[in-house]
Amino acid sequence: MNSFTEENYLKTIFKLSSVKTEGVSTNAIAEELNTKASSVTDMIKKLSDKKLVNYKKYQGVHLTETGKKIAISIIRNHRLWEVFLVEKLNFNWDEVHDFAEELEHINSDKLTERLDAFLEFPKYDPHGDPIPDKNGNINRHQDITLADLKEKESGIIVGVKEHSSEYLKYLESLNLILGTQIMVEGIVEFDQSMRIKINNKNKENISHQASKNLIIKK
Amino acid sequence: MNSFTEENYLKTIFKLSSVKTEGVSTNAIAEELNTKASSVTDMIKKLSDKKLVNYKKYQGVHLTETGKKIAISIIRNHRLWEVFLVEKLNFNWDEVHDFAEELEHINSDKLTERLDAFLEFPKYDPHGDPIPDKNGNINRHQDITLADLKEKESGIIVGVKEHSSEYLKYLESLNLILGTQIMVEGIVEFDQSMRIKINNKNKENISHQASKNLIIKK
DNA sequence: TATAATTTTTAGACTAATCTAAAAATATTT
DNA sequence: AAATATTTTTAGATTAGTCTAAAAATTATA
Repeated sequence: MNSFTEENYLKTIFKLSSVKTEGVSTNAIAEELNTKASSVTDMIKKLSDKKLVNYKKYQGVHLTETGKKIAISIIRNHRLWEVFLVEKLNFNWDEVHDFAEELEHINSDKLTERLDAFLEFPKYDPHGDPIPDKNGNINRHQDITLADLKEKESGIIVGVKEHSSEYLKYLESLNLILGTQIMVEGIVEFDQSMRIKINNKNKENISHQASKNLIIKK
Repeated sequence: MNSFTEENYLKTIFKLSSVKTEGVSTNAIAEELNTKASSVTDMIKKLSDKKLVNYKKYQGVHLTETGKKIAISIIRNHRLWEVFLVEKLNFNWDEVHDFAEELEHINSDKLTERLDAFLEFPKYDPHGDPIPDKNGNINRHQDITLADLKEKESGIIVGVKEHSSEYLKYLESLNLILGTQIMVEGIVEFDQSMRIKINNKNKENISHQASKNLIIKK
């Protein structure tokens, strides 16, 4: 059995691995987990002893197949619990992350499968992130953000890359929820901010910071 | 904020306090938590510093009002999650205790109240234990067990005093679930075992060990 | 009410996870 | 490629929770 902490390291390494294929640096992990690189080195040695990561000094770290399986199963739990909290307990999409961070560590295939069935096998969590299936397969959506669209192009919001409550609340206040249609009216050269038309109705301006975290399907 | 461990101590002290009114002994706590009396002394000092228990050396320990509140809220969580697991995820009553031991430590009044509402404000958990209300009031049922009944007396099963999976499965195999009517056909002097009539139908013999853990309403 | 038995506490050590500060390795710049 | 900057690792310390063994206090017994 792995500790809560070990599981969080695995999850973080998985997340960072999906961005680049090279080994994940201790500094990157430390940053993500709000800890120090020296602590990360210690933990990585432990995970390496347990054969959950491959590690050579100064070379960064990779998950082993076992490590990856564990990470994906935690992510599956996390996203299923988020669906539960939003769909069944009526929480808002900006309120569920922290609860799911705790719930995800209850490790039981039986519990996970029961929850999945109870929720009627959702494919995406409330933020549009795909829920891995029980074999660990993940349907990633293509990584196009609103910031990648050109003038006059349009698309549908299918996810967010940033999960902070502040960002999510802001999006909601502009009605920028999953499924919303967006058309790019114009782009300001100076700061890359955009004027967008939402659901063919109202127009709004949003910053580059905001647009680059909105995942879009053309 | 209190750690997982601190919360388990509070819960255990609460449980042991409800049996007797004197201070709870370190040995009793150690026994219940499968740890050593010396560890308990250490932890009690910590809880005492936090004003969650009153403690004088060698005198046993009492919960303060604050400590009691925390303990009851954990028990409330525990029992609500058990209802969720049985009612919504179709777990059996003997499978849910360990999950609830983890779920109970997610501390959020909002989550608890949402869960309570989702479950339609249950009064009892799947083992018949009363669920404290949000103000911490608990409807204890009277402490009569099947073993207290005399020959020819009868009653209804309203709870169990022992939550082990073995016991619960055994009860289930005899159809001794909550709500079942039992009539005492006879008592064997030698070992206090009982011959009972279940739901006015079949007759069975059960040991004293088994009958003294079945809570009955006459 | 002394003595013995039991319970509880203290002292000192251990493990997991963390930290700071310094050393070592790697990467970047000139 | 030498010098400098950055990253990573090591060394040693810290905290929470636990343990064993011994000391101290309490309770039971004779």
